[in-house]
Amino acid sequence: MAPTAKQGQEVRQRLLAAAAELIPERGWSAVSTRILAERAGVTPSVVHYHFSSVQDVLTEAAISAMRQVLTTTDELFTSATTPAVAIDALLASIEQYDGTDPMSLLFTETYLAATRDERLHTQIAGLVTDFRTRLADWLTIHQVVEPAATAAVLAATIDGLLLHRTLGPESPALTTVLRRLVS
Amino acid sequence: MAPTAKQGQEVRQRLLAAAAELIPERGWSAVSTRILAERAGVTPSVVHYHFSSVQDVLTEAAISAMRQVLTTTDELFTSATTPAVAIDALLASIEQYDGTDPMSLLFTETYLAATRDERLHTQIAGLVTDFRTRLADWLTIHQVVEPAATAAVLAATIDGLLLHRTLGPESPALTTVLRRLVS
DNA sequence: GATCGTCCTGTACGATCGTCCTGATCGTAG
DNA sequence: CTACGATCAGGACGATCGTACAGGACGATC
Repeated sequence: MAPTAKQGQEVRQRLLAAAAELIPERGWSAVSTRILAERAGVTPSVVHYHFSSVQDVLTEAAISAMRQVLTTTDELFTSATTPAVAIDALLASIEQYDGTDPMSLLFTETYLAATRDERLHTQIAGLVTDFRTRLADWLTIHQVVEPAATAAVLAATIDGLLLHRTLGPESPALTTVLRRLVS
Repeated sequence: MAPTAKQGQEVRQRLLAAAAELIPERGWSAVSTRILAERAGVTPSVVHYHFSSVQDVLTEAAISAMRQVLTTTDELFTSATTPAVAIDALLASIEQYDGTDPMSLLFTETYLAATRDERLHTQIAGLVTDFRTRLADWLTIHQVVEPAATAAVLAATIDGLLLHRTLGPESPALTTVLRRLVS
C-alpha cells in the first residue's frame, strides 16, 4: 500500500508549506503553478499530481495555517486568569507580527480570496465563528457583559491592528485602550 | 491647447472609475490591461496612452477613492456632539457596507498591495496617519484619555469589522461594546 | 526476473499577460 | 485648404499562465 508513498506525502507537505510562504509574498492570485513548484523544489507537473488545481493547494495551505494560529491563540486565553491579563498576553503575542509578516498577510489574503471563492469562504467562516464562540464562552465565564459582541470586536480589532500596523506609529498605550473593551 | 483634450480627460476618469470597480471585483493583481480597458469602453492601447503602467492606474484610483471616504468619515465625527454619538453614527455609516461591498474590499486590497509597492505604501500611510491624527485631535477635545491610541484602535477596528463581516453573525450589541472604547 | 503501483519528468496546448509601435481619425489653428 | 497635435485603434512582441498527457524511474510484490 505504501511503497514510496511516504515520500509522496513529504512532497505534498512541501507544496503546502511553499504555498503558505508564497501567498503572503506575492498575493493569493499571483501564486502560479510554476512559482509554487519551484519553491517546493519540484516540477510544475507534480503540483497537479498531488492536487487538482492551484486553488486547492492555496486553500488547504491557508486553512491549515490559520487553524494552527487560532488554536494557539485559544491557549493564550484559556491560560489567562483575568480578561486584563488576557489582553496583555494577546498584545504581547502579536508583538511578533509587524504587519508585513507572513502570518498577518496570509490571514488578510485569505479573507479577500474567500470573497471570491465560496468553498473557501465557508471554511474560513467556520474557523472564525468557532474561534469567536470559544472566545465568547471564555468572556462569559469571566463576567464580561455582551460576550458575543465583545468577542467579535476583539477578533476584528486584532486583524485590523495588524492590517494598520505598517501605516503609522504605534502607540504604546494600546493595552490601556483595549482593556476598556473587557471592563 | 485643448482641442479634444476635454474628451481625453473624460476617458482618463473612466479608466480610474473602472479601476476602482475592478480592484474589489478581481483583486489588485488580477486587474489586467485588457480587462481594465474593456470595462472603461476603450482599447488596451488607450490605457498606456493615459498612464505609464497598469499599476499607476490602480494606485491613483485607490488613493483617490480612499481619500474621499476618509474625508466623509471626518465630517461624520466633527458633526457629532459626543463620542458616544459619534460611535453610533460611525456604526450606522458602515451599516451600508457588508464586507463584500466595493469600498471595504478596495481598502483591504490596497493595504495588501501597499506591502508590495513602496510608493503606494507611502501614500496610504500618509492618508491613514492624517486620518488618525484628526480623529485623535477630536477625541482630545472631547476629553477621551489616550486619544492617539484610541484613534488607532478605532480605525483598526472599523477595518477589522468590515473584514470579518461576512464570516459570521453580527451582534446587534456592537455599539455597546465600541462605546467602551471612548468611555 | 517480470509485473505493478506510485511518483515524477518533459513537453505541449491554447490563452492571456504587459507593453510598445505604427498609423488612422478628427477637431482646430494657420 | 493644409498642417498640426491630441486621441485612439490595431496588431505585434516575448513571456507567462493553468492544465493535460505520454512516458520514464524505481521500489515492492509475486
